[in-house]
Amino acid sequence: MRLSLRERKIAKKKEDILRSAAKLLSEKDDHKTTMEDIAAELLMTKGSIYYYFKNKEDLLYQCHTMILEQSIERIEKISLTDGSPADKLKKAMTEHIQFAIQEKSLFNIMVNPEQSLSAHYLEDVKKKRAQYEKYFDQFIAEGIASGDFPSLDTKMVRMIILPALNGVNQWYSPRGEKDEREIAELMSNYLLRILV
Amino acid sequence: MRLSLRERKIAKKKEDILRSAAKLLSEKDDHKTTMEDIAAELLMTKGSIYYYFKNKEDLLYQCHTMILEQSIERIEKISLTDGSPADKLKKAMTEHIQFAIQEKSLFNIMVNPEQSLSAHYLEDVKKKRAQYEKYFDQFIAEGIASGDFPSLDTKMVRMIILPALNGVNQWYSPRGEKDEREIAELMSNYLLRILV
Amino acid sequence: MRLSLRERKIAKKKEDILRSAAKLLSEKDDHKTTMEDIAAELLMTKGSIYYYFKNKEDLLYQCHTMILEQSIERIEKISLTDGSPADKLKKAMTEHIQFAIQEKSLFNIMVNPEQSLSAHYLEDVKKKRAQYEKYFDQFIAEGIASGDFPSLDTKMVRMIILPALNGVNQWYSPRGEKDEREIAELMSNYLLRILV
Amino acid sequence: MRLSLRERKIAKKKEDILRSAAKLLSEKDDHKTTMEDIAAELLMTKGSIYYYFKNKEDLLYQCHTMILEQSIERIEKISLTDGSPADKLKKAMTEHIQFAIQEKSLFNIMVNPEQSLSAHYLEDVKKKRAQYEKYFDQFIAEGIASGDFPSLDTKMVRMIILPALNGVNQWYSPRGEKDEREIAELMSNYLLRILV
DNA sequence: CATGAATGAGCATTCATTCAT
DNA sequence: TATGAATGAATGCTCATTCAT
Repeated sequence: MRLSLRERKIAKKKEDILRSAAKLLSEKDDHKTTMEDIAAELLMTKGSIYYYFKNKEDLLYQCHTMILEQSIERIEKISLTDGSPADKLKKAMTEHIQFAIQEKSLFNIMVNPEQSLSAHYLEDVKKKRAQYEKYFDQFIAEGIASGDFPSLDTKMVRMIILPALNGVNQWYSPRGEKDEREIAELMSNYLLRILV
Repeated sequence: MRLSLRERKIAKKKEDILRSAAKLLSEKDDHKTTMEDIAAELLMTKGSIYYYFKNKEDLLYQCHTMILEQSIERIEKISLTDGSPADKLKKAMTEHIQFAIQEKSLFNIMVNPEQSLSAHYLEDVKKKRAQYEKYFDQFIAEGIASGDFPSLDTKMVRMIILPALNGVNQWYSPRGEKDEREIAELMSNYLLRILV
Repeated sequence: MRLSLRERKIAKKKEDILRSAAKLLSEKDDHKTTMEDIAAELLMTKGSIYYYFKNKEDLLYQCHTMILEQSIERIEKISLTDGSPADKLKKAMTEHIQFAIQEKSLFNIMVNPEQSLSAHYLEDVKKKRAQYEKYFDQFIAEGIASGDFPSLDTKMVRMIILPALNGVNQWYSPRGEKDEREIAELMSNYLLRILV
Repeated sequence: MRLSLRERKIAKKKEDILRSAAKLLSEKDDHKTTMEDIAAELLMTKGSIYYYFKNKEDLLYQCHTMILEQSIERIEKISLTDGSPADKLKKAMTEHIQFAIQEKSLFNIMVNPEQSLSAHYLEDVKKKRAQYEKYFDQFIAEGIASGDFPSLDTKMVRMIILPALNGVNQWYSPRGEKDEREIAELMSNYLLRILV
């Protein structure tokens, strides 16, 4: 069913707030960013944010889900293509890197859910993360099964790949000598060498 | 010059506080851990901590330096051995992993200095980090120079390796099926495949 | 002058709001009941209430007056009957008790005007209360004058009777062993013993 | 065991705060009295109060217990005397009235626990109230048993007496024509007539 | 050296009220 | 008339920090 104009307006506003929040939250720290800061960034007042989000943790939680859901959607699409396992894995890596760089703010938030979310929300976020990670496991497992990759500890390889990919925001600078695509290409190639 | 008994006592107490702080800080979050919590853990009172540390940030800063200095000391020793570049790199990786697991608390703090330290302290911490990272760069560069490793983007490889190593604490559990040593061995071998 | 249909509609709506407000207000507490709660109870929105009432205090004030005016009307009627002073007093007591139980919500609000109303409104409410109380004084005084009651401190007796009657809502339960009428009968008889 | 100087100091401070809180709380309303107000009354700062009390509700709860415990202690003593049931009941009433007038602030708080305390605390307060009320029931029952009083509904009589006594603060003024003792005497005599 | 007590700046959250549509 | 959205003032509570003893 289509959303009414009003509903679309609200959805838009919510996303604006999430982006603004993510920006500040990723620059500083969860607890150093106040609701006032987030509101000010959007020229709103503190109170207004509570019209759209139940509380600060809810806001944070929705930052997590927004980015996670998009990530899952993207990797889902990749999984449906008919390339080789190595192709899919490589595509997943390059997309992850480019998405991380483009959505730097939201991405940085997603990296450490443990520190900011309480049990209730955390569980859900972890579930979504696991869902995303499973695609990597799947691509690796497929490669092993097909003989494209040697026999490997699937999980450990994935646990090398993902932190490495997530690390990109700690050092990537848009003013560096390599652009997003080059970094994505180079990094994914190096990581693929683990799996030959 | 030798430290007097009194000075040694103070140094000991400081380290106790740092460990206690690190423990709590890494469990929760910077801002969710209060000075009161830290004091309570040591059966001290809030006020006393201020005898040893200027303020909370100073405490945090010294957590960083304590772990960084020990890390540097360890890798320094490795660099002085006369193994092959691959040997040294592998040793550096396995030691990093085991140290990270053993000093889980302090290590976790070290991972995200940007979020908790202000510019003044941050600069110093980053310098020490760079110092540590340089050893990895050096081992890789040596390997390339000696022909043991192919021609590679040294920094990028290091920026794959270190986040991967640091990620270990996000999933390592002492009750898992592999122990520290096995994980260190397996993980470093996988990472070495990037450099063949 | 007759009220137009529109005016009657408004009056009806106002009373609906007052009853709804009273219900919530008496369950919780003045400040624990929000305008939102009151609106929600009636499937309205916060904003609409402001079409009917100037502000929250006005709403509260009108709760007071509504119940007070009905009480005065009732006791006025009793005063016009031609029973003995004791009969009138007894009738006033039983009606008070039954009215309190039936209109529990509004009644509870009326008990403590000091806590919720500001000077401006309070004055008016107190005037109405005094008006109501005067009927009790009158019945007692009549009884003394006629010799039906002994010489008593009229006011003090009334100040024993009314708090006792108002207390009924603190312990009356519709599931108790006595029904409204029995309680009203028993209680008024006991209180009449003060006046023999 | 005796309390140390420090403990006595704290106890004293706590009581100061309770009295100050009670004063304001009974003048206005639970929710209209802020922690800031309470602190200001004592020339303290908001934060300091939290050194002594966990939160606002805890403060409120302890107001209740302070007055209830004193009330229970007093009536307990009366119950141990060897007067007639009527004597004891009369003494309990006069003491209640005088205590209410003297501790007007705290007493007013005690009257409406439902509105300000949450379930957890409320239960305890109700238990203490019931304990106090039981003494009245006991005196009345004794009187009936001994034949001093006629056969009566003990509870209902008590539920007439107590609200009547508690009502005293709604109208007593130190500048009125009767002093505490006279009012206590007069009022208790009138109430005793119910039991003859 | 240690600590009990106080402080004050800061923050998340609530809510009555307003107003354009 | 009704309402969705916004506002801002208020408030409870936290916590790093200080300091007299």
